[in-house]
Amino acid sequence: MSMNLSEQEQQRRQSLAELYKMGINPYPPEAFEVSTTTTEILEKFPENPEAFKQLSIAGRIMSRRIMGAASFVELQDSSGRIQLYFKRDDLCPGEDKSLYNIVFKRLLDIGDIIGVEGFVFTTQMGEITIHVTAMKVLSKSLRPLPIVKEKDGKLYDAFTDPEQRYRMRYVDLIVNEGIKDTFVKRTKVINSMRQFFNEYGYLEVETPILQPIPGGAAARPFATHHNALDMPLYLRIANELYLKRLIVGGFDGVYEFSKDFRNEGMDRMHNPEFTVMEIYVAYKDYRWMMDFTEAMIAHVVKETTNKSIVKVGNHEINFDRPFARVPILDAIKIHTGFDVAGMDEIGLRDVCRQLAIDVDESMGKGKLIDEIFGEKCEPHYIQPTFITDYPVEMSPLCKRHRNNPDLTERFELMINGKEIANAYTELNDPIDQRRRFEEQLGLSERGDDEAMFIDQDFLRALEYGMPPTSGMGIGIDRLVMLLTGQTSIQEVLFFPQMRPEKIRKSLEANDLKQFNIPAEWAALIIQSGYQSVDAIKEEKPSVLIQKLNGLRKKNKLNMDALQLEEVESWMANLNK
RNA sequence: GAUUCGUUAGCUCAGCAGGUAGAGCAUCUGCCUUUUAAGCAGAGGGUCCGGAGUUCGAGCCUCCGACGGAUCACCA
Repeated sequence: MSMNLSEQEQQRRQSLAELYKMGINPYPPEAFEVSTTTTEILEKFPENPEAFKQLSIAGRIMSRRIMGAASFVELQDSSGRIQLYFKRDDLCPGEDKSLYNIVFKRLLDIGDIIGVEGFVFTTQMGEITIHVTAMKVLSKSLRPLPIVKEKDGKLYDAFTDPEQRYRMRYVDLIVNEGIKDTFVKRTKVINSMRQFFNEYGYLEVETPILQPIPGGAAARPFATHHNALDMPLYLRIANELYLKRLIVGGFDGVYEFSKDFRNEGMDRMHNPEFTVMEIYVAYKDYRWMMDFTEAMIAHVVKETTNKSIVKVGNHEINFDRPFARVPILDAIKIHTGFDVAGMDEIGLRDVCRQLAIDVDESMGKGKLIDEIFGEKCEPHYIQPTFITDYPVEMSPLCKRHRNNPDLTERFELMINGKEIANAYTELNDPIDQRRRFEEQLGLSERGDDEAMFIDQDFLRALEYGMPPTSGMGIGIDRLVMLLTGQTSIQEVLFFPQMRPEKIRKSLEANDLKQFNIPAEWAALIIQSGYQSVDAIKEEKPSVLIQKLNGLRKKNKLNMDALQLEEVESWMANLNK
């Protein structure tokens, strides 16, 4: 047995071996029939106790309270927890009490998965409990689980370290209540949105993740390489340009829930891969899309929370329609007092200076206005609000505003001070589109490394003619954060991106065998912390002797003390 | 990327002027037949994140590094 295992892990492996010795397979292959769930019992037993005279149920042992010949266990299944009552003579009616005394009391641990049969009763303390009449080991757990205890709503020894929670989400899901709920809700959000679109008859589609030109957004892509074609490919940063090609191809409405990838910073709002829903509908404009988005959001909120008001932090957000609608330039006027309509770049820089907003040379008009809005206005929009009519420089894929060529027909939906959705009346004029791409190229030359590439095939598609179309994109992760009250994106992703875990390569007794170091000393060498053969080589023989003989004494090992000649012969072998 | 805080037992955390490493839970042994963060008695368990330095002596001080949290920047 490796010395690298903790004492508790060793004990569990020992128990595992004893189970095998008793003829019990701790990992049985056959299915275990389950007749009910913990929550079903808790919900239905009070009014219908007759239904639970004979049941079978399976789950993980989360706590044990053993009192001689009787014990209580908390069993957790996918739906919740219930208490089990074990009574030695009921579990083992015959002479042989080993199932209780040995298997249950000695060889099982918190974290093990068992299946039981029994009947439901209520304890003197008033807790609904299963009186167990039969038990089967379904899976032995070899690692101790963090024990989270709770009394009067207060948690003790909670498993809270975010690093461990995200790296070992399975443990997080087991021991922390409410984690599952967040993810169940996430799926509900997606399902209800899909249902909404399908009722309109729009088609769910799939478009490439590996793209030769990463288009549709301004962001740094992940680059990869296709060997057979010997060409670079990029992971998509958006799926907009592909969905619009499908509108050109004649679909009335297409949508996709897509994983997008952006090679940018990571923090509690950003993960390198994230989920976006984009939808494009032919013969519509952004005004229609605003109504549609409003209805869709209201539907999703109602389906997932059963309410129209959601509490987020200190705010109560009301999703009743209609949402407020504010043109961006009005928003800036309201919150800064500056009327930036028609202002040139120099004027805008001056406004930024007066508002103490940091700007740099690479920023054009669009970006400057965006900075002002983001800095001074965005945080004010707690209740769902459509911000509309963005400057043309900010929106290279968006059609110019029907009343003002400096603006575009674009809206963003702000909720809780953050952007949740973004939509356009799509630009379908291929000549204008080409010119806008070229302007982006100009920005790129000024140093904006997020300006868009020119996708010639997309332009070709537009040249064949795209019907007037409105499109909308919505950040699913952020919407889920909003609806689950989470403040970091890592809480709504099962496996958020993390730096790779450092795996310490440890020395094994086998590595030392070849140098004629006896196994019992090899074990002590490992115990004393040497991590490589080289580390031993560099040690002074006298120091090594001291350490090993010290451990021999400490562990009260019955073996002869190590002699210098012996260590020197090891050293000689090591240095061969 | 910057600043800052953190990393000690399986989990949550304490530790000091720099002097043999602690608690609760978990684990093990014993007692206990309806308990409730069960209880009582006892025991074991640590590369104090890694490396270098200062020192008679480092969990603690200095330097370098790893990883994580928070804030900011970047990211429409």
